[in-house]
Amino acid sequence: MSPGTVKSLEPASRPDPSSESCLAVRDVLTRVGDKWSVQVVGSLGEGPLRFSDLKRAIEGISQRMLTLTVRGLERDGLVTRTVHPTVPPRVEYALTPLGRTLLEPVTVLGQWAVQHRAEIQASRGSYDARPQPAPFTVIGKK
Amino acid sequence: MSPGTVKSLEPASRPDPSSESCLAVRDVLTRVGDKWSVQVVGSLGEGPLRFSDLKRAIEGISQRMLTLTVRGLERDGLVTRTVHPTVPPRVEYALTPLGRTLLEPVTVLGQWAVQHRAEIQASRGSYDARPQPAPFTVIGKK
DNA sequence: CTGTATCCCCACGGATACTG
DNA sequence: CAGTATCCGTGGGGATACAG
Repeated sequence: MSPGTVKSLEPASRPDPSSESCLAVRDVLTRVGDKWSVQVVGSLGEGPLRFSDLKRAIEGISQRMLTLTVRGLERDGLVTRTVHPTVPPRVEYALTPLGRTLLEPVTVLGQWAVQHRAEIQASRGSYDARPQPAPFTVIGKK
Repeated sequence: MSPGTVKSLEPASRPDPSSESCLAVRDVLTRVGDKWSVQVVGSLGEGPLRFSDLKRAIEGISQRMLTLTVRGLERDGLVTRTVHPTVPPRVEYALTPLGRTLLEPVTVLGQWAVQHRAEIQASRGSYDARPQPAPFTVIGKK
């Protein structure tokens, strides 16, 4: 028997209902938490856009990543991809109804972000500014 | 001059108010969109936990990543870290008021996730199951 | 128990060039 | 215009060992 081991102070009184949603959240985050997905969805939130417009709207994204991002979103049923068989090719992307529902949670998150960004940056500042946790900086280790 | 280049069909009639929030969202996502932060916040949402309990609660996280995640959250003012100078050491983590406000947007996202996960998976299924990336399957073609 | 330090792999993502 | 293909650097994150 391992000594000093205390039994659970917390009986399973908390079935942790959030653990289920937590997994779901991670699912969503691995989907939308990448570098570009939210911006794509956000841009499309104002109306359909073709590839190059989307690329221009986001500014900073590479062709490759825009393609990959948009493919992923299409795969998940969040955006549609419509090819107009003209020359030159014209491909329009738009949010699906499902994609549009995503706009709301993202907006909520966005508002939180805007609202608390200052606090966060302030916190970072004071955290970084405070003396090192330096217990014993053994840099001099020869 | 490049030929065939159309000037903006869309005059700057859309100052794109979302671009501001989009950047904010990305900020938040790079903070919370990592692999573990949300789960840590979620776990702490039910009350303070010590390091090992947190580690056990999350199941799958490595010591290293839990430390890093929790440090980041602490730096951003989302959680507090309280060291009880006992032996063995006892460190408790808890959400700050700011951290608690994050719980809401995350919950919204979580509900969206739970609510639409099936649709997404279905979409993925049919996307993956459909024939080839057939480069010549133009919609109306034929 | 609560970290820190190392090594190491590989997925993400940028740059560039080529095709339909 | 809208992609695809290739190369390549960076860094996220796991495993392990060690320290206070």
